[in-house]
Amino acid sequence: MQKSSAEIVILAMLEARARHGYEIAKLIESRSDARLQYQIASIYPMLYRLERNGLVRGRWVEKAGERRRRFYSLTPAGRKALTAQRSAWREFFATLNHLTSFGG
Amino acid sequence: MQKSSAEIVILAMLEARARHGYEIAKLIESRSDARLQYQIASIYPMLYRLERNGLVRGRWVEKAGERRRRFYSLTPAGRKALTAQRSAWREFFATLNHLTSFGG
DNA sequence: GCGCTACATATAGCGCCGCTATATATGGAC
DNA sequence: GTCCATATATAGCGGCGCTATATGTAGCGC
Repeated sequence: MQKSSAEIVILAMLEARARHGYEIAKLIESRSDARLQYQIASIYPMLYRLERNGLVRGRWVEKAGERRRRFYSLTPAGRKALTAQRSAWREFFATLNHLTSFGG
Repeated sequence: MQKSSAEIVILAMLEARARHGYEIAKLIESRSDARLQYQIASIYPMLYRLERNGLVRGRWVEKAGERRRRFYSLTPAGRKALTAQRSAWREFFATLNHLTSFGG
């Protein structure tokens, strides 16, 4: 069901500020009341792909007394992609609803 | 984008009456103004899977002067599945919209 | 008769994406 | 000192929709 939705969700989580992988996964779970759950092990490969495609930028952050964490932030291309994907999903939603009347 | 949507779309196309594979593909394309296009070669394996799972039932129909065609119709289980998938998609879109505000 | 297009079904092989399983390692609670 | 939550990483798997390819018929224009 949640196939192919990961990208827009991750980008949206990074819209407000930079976050690290584990935080993203927990945030998705809590904000969706656990209705959407991407396995944490799935998040990292997705972030690598997003970074490879230039949509996010990762930076290692090391603080004394803390584990190193990799914080990802949106690139300008990432913000454009987020906007584009929002309208793509909106159109897809409308089309699928037109075909199947799932909206009631 | 249209990942995993094929099942509900095909089931919805069969809600009104039985149809054959090629007809389903063309109907999806025309009703969605070509926004959704499942390759015709993708439709057949999906129908086999739906039949294997008991959601549709296929019957060969041969008429004089026509190629044989396999008409698929919804089984009772298929109708139940269609109802269930409608609410699953409704909830999924609500959740995704809550997370990403794609609806504007 | 010949070639073209639309119709109709079928299967092989590929690629992406999210999954499970597993590994490694640290900080805090008890 | 044991356990859990935190945090990142990789290997391997499976499902689904794709392209490519195959087979064959009906109808049209010339």
